[in-house]
Amino acid sequence: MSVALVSIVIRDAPGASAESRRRVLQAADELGYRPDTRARLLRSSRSRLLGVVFGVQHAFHGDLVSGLYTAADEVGYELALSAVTPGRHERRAVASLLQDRCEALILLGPHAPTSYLAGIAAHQPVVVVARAARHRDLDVVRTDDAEGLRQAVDHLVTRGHRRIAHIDGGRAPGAAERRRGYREAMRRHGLDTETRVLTGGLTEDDGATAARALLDANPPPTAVTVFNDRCALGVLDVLHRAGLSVPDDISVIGYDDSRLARLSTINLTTIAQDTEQITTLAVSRAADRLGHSPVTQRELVIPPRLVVRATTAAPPP
Amino acid sequence: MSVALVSIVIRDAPGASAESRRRVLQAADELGYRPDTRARLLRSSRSRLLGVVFGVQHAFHGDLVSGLYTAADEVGYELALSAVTPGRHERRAVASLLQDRCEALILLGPHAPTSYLAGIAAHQPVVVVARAARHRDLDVVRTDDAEGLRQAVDHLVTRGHRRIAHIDGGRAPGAAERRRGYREAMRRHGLDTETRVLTGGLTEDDGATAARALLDANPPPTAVTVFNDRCALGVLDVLHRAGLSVPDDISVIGYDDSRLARLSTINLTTIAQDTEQITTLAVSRAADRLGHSPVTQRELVIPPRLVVRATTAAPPP
DNA sequence: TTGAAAGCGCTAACAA
DNA sequence: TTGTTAGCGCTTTCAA
Repeated sequence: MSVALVSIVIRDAPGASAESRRRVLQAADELGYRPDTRARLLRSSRSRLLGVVFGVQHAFHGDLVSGLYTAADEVGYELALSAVTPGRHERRAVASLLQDRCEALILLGPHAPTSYLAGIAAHQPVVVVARAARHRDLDVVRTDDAEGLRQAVDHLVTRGHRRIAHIDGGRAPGAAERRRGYREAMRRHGLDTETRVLTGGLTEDDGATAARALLDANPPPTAVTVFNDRCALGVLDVLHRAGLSVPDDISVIGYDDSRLARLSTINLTTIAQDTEQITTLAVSRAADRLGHSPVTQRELVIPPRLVVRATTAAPPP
Repeated sequence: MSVALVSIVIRDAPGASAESRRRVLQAADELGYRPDTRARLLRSSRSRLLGVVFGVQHAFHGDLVSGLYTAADEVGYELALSAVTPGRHERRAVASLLQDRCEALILLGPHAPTSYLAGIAAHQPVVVVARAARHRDLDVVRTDDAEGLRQAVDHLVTRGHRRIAHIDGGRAPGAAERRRGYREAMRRHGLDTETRVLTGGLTEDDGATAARALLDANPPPTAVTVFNDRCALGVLDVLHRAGLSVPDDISVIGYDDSRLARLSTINLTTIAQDTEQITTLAVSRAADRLGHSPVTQRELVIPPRLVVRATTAAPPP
């Protein structure tokens, strides 16, 4: 019984008798044999490995990772995860994936400048997810964030709001786009003079801080669109504590449609990103590049969807 | 210039002239050379790779992963991450790590039965984190969850509470221990008759559901200890909406000291787990096993710490 | 200080 | 259907 024959059986490749298969499988089982992925990859030049860089603190990245696993499974790729943590920077995370011989990289909301990302893309396909990046070597899969904020503002204006503020995400990926969408929508409704952008961020604390600033305004806005759900949660909390009723006194719209937003007790009106489509497209885009399939659009922009829940209503009289 | 010489330079091993080093490094730089981790590991029998299974949805696991990266770094190990997602079960996550030839496995709050974990531990070291598991082959690093709940109950009793309920974590890792700690503490204070355990869970929704049941009680408790912070958040929300003031009408204690709890606006009294110590010990325990250092205690139980914030006070008169 | 040669566990081409 | 052989990119003797 040669190693080659065993290899055939283990890989479930054609060219072995039923009897051989049985014997090999049984022996493998008894010995607790596990194929060595590394040796396997070393031999066959392809690793069928997609590297994924994600932020370990981001709930939304968690959702994306879940979707990526499923999508990769379907096209026969494996995922190699590399986390960005407070003590482990993005470049470190990327470097470790490159050493592992990933065939392509999928970066979730990367903070690094486009030039750096393009540098990596010179060697292997790079798919940037949930962030804009203009470069001919970079594939991008992202939600149409500007459109998301347009939908939010339209929804509020339809309900009769005029004093609509935006608590932004600062320098976070996607923040600039959302700010732009907000500004454009306000202008389109002739509300230039009511446009008000406050500095927020990714976290509840950022939202809380911004909300306090919001309450100092005179008159305060009757509605506020917030960078993401987490940040919106901080806003909601401050508003409640200030004795304001949501949505009777002030309407709030989040972004992401996270688990938090869906909570019956929070029930936040929000902009949903289509994680399934984003992850499916990100993986198939990577696979296309690796399979040298022709790619027509470098950037795939997925429309978001307004999810109306209980934090938006008509403004107070 | 031979491959062997290049290898020496790249590994920064002794035995190469300064001139050779310079030339190799320069050439490597020009060619964009990256050592192939897989080939390297294939050759040297050791992979210096620690496999980590974590729940991609758990914020607390995120904190642990961050700590593990740091700890692994310090002892010269790399981490291979494998996520558990709604569509990717724990066994799948474990299997992929085993194929990657991780030298040891670190499992964060695994759900699998001890017998299954022990089966893996027969082949390589397994460190179970944040869950109890009694088996001679399994190393365990966990918080003294029972002690955590004792501290919570003691704190409340000291403040004058007697009707103290517990919203548990159902079948989640750690839930049984915390339940036991609660029951023991109540008994020790002679409050057997006031002991009341409600089924909760890991999420805000679980907490909300349990809190509604809590309010149906007559008389309702004056304080409640909750399985974790996320769950406590759901509880707080329901209480607020029911017009109850926390902590004036009812006190609430969470568990984990997550970012959520620290929010100035939530300010939840909670039980902090020492993530730094847990992760450091988990990694060094794995390293000890691999280095065949003698290990005295199979189970390392870390004391938790009560963090008093604004959700606990004396009961209403 | 350098190089030649063997081999880690596997796959792939070819021969038997 | 099975076995032989070569080699993936690296490390590690050992000799030059």
